[in-house]
Amino acid sequence: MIVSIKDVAKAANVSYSTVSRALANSPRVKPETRQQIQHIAAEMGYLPSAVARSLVTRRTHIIGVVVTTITDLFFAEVIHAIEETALKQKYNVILTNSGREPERELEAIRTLRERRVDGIILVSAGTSKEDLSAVKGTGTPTVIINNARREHIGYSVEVDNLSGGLEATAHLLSLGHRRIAYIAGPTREWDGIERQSGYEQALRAFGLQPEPSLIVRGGDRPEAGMQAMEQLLALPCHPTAVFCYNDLVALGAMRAARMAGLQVPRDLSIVGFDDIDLAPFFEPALTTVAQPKRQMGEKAVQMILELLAGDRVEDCVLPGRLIVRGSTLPPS
Amino acid sequence: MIVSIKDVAKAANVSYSTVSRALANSPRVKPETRQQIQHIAAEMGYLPSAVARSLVTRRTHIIGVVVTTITDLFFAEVIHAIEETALKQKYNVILTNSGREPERELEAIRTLRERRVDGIILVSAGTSKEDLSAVKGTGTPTVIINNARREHIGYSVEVDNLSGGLEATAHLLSLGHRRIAYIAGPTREWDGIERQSGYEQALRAFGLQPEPSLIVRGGDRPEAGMQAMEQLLALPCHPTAVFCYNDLVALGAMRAARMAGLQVPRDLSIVGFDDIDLAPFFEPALTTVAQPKRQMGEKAVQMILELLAGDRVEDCVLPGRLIVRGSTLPPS
DNA sequence: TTGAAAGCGTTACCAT
DNA sequence: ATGGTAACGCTTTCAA
Repeated sequence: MIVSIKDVAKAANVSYSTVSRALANSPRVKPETRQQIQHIAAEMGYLPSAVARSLVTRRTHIIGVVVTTITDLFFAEVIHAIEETALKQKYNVILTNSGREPERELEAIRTLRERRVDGIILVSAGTSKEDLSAVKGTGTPTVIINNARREHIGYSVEVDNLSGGLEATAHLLSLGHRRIAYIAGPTREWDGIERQSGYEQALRAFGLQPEPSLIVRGGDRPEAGMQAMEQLLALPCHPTAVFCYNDLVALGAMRAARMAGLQVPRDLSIVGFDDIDLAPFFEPALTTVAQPKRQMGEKAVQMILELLAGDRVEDCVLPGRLIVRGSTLPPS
Repeated sequence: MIVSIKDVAKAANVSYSTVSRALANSPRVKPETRQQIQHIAAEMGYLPSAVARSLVTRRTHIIGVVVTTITDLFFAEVIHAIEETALKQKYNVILTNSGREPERELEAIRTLRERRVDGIILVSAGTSKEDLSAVKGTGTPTVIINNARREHIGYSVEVDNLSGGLEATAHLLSLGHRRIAYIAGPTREWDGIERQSGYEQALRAFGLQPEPSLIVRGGDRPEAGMQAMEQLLALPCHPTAVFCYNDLVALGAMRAARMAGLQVPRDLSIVGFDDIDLAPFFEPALTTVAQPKRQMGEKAVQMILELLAGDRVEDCVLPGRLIVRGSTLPPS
């Protein structure tokens, strides 16, 4: 059914090593024969088997990507960048969702290693201790995007979460807000913790004490943002501005505020984080800290490739950028 | 560096065929030896090479997915479902973005075939003639999700676009709207054409003639929706309701309407298509036709598996479901 | 119950 | 410039 290199060899009346060379455009074959072989191969619909090739070259040209969920636009956009830059280098991507469950994450890594992927990119991994040791010293180049902890293995690409949180909060302060809340991310996410640190630092730098009641537990989805917002609005003296773990949470927070009869930004300013593609289309358009998603994906792939080439590679912290849109205003 | 089956055999003092059997839990090996071998293998950190295995079994346990972009939540959600159900069957997914460019789509299919994937899922493919012949008769089970044309090869899973468009429009009609516009999708997308047919049928069934000026060219992103909406609002007598190709376009349309000083839904009703996860959080929450995304992904994988098993498989049209939320109201 | 060996479809080395 | 052959790491007969 499927035509192999031997079939082509037979049809072309040459040895199959010659076919291999001809198809690889090796100079070690007479141009004339090469042409003919390529012609015949094309005619027969021959497609070289990447799996056989991988077995002998010990390179699969596959990058494994583990992500909590692709259903969050931020991740989708990062993965899009990964896939595109990988493709440019003739690499394909195996995508696995872990649903933020450490076991599934481990299982995914294991599977990827069985598949002998050339490199692994962990997008915002759970990074539990176990994960780390699961990849450590396996020889498979591994890069973590966001959420790497200090004890991380391997290499990491991150946005500067702390500065991002700081800038976001400073923006609200400069508008005149004083009661500024923070809606946190999933409990164990390191990136959120850093954003919160930035938030607190900004307050302190301004001579304000972070107030525990204004820091509420959130999550990474709009539903969590709504809940958190309701909690904040139940406060005797509620905040005039809220900085959220990410754009989706901010979206939920805005909805809850509206449902409580508040108008954003007139009665309440909101700042998000990520700058997903839809952020400008929220109502109001969301002020947020943009992550360089495209760059992050590119950089991660590039690091894998460099690691594969045996180059020295350094961790990489990319700057975020505050984008002021319609969801923030001075307090009224 | 990497430990192979032979290393394990050596360490366990058995032939490597025995190791292979032991690891596969074959009954043809003494339980005792099996235990020991498994223990040793685990200790040595042995991970069987999926590529070597694929070469001999002629099965990669990989499903290739080609999608225009993962950056659209609808696709992301479908792919999420694909990945999850594939994983349950021990399949992995290679993801490739085609950017809606036919050549890239072809190239992607070619690469997937070189990789000897067990099946291919085309999510909303460009489905140009060339694409079709590229997959036709290759023996690789192929399923198209949405947007398959009549002349399609292989098998397809679709939502009932026509009924969806019909329901959406009927809903607006029943609210009392008479001037209802349609913002179309990318020109060559078959699914959009069907939705438009549904729209027109609904109008006709109501005794109304579809009016060309109310059917405008759109796209699949908010930006396109904005532009289309601006065009509609420039009309001497603009519509009181708009049915949009998808939710993202609807989002853009809402924004344009607001910028023109209109209030949705008071001055203008909007209906989308897809029901992406964020639709309930738009402002106002979007009335839309829900596609059974999870089911579509599951079904596609299931079809591939059945095809692989040699079963007979039939095309599958799933019903959409109108979800009325806050973006539609009777005309004022 | 175990071992030996063929074979999967390539690449790469060594001859010729 | 071309052919022969080993090797990649497995699974699967066929023998013992």
